[in-house]
Amino acid sequence: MSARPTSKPRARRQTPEARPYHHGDLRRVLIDAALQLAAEGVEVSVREAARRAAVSPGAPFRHFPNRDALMAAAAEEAQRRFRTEIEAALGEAPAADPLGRFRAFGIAYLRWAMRNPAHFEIISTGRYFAHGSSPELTRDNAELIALTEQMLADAAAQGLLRSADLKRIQIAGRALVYGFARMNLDGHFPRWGVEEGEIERMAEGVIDLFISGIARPD
Amino acid sequence: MSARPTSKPRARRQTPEARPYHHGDLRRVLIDAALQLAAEGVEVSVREAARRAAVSPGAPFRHFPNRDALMAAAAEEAQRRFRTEIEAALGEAPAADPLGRFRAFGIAYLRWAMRNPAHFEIISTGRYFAHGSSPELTRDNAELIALTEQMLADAAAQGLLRSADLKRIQIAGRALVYGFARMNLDGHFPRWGVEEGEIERMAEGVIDLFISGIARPD
DNA sequence: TCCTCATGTAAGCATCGATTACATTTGGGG
DNA sequence: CCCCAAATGTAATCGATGCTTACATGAGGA
Repeated sequence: MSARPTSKPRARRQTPEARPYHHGDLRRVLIDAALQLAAEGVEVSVREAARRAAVSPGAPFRHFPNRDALMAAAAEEAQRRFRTEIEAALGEAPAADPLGRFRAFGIAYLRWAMRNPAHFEIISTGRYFAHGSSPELTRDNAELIALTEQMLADAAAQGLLRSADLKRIQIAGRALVYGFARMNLDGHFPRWGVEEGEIERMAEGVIDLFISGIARPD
Repeated sequence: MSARPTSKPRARRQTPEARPYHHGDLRRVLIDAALQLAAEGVEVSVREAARRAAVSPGAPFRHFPNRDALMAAAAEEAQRRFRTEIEAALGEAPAADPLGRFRAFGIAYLRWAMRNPAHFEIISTGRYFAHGSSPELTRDNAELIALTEQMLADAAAQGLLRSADLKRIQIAGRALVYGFARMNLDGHFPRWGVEEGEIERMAEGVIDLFISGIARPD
């Protein structure tokens, strides 16, 4: 079947097990390995990721200029998963109820962070794509931020808020939710007397407290 | 340089500069070096700390069983400084005004975190003394936590709070303040549209927003 | 079929944390 | 006052890591 150079022939597809070279998808394989390592609580090293991909220690550097680039790519992937989850949750929240959407957003955020702590960490650590490292991710992130802005603007337009300083509310809400997620990540909850099984309920409680704090009493 | 003048000036107390062996205060010197490295934004390594102390790479391990122990000690020292600052701020806040104390606490917390980000990080990262590594530090921390509890209990006793769920308020407040500090640490503020010079003011705003949210309207 | 380039390998460098055997300093007891 | 034992620091070394360079190979286009 090598006779047909011009047309699209020959899916000479090898079985995946049979190919020694990853051939371009090593990149993806390495990213998955990095995410898996993180999820296992293991310190992510380039060599270990290579090991999981059954590839030489130098191979990853064909696809990533350095370790941080690999971590950044892993963070991008994690952020993608995070975002799809958020959007799914938001898809079920009626647009007519901006504070309800705000709440749904916060709860989805914390649920994901509680259940994927290692992935949440590499997303948020900021060591990897703090500035403009990944345009796609920067845009992705900006869209999520814009979403929260929109929800607050809608709420304000409906007269649901006690304060008109939307930016302050936005930052406070984000700090609340991020801080809660990081308290979990950084192992603070035991010393604050929050038991393991109590955390997700506390997450909801904290969000509700915040929302009732910014909402205009009717 | 082994020409040792056997009849050394008998001064039991040598000037600190003149002694080749640190003699027990290497420990302190290494801790300071670690804190200084962190403050400079340099990755803290045992070797570099040893280098700053003008001592061999193996010397630190006479004083710390491993790197984490050094970091834990550095974290202890940072926490000590943090705590003195908090207590100073609280010393000026009248006991009769629990919400005012709460506010002063939060503002002192954030001011210190904004101005000593690297030290704040090694305090909070939790990698070092998450569980019971340092009894002293655990107790120290528990006292600060108890302080917030007391302030909220006082506020509740004076009927200043809208909600009776003090634990929820406590965790929310802590998450808010911790999240704000970490947003700064992790470089999130640029993408949330908070300028450098605006951060401390925003910190106050966010705390005031929170307090006005939990306070009973009079 | 052959050639080229992307992909992976092999080997090596520097750094780091950590351990071990050895040297030196110090302070207290004879 | 001296000497010795413990405390402290040194030197050499190990294994792991990030990263680079020189080389091998295999896949797909001409």
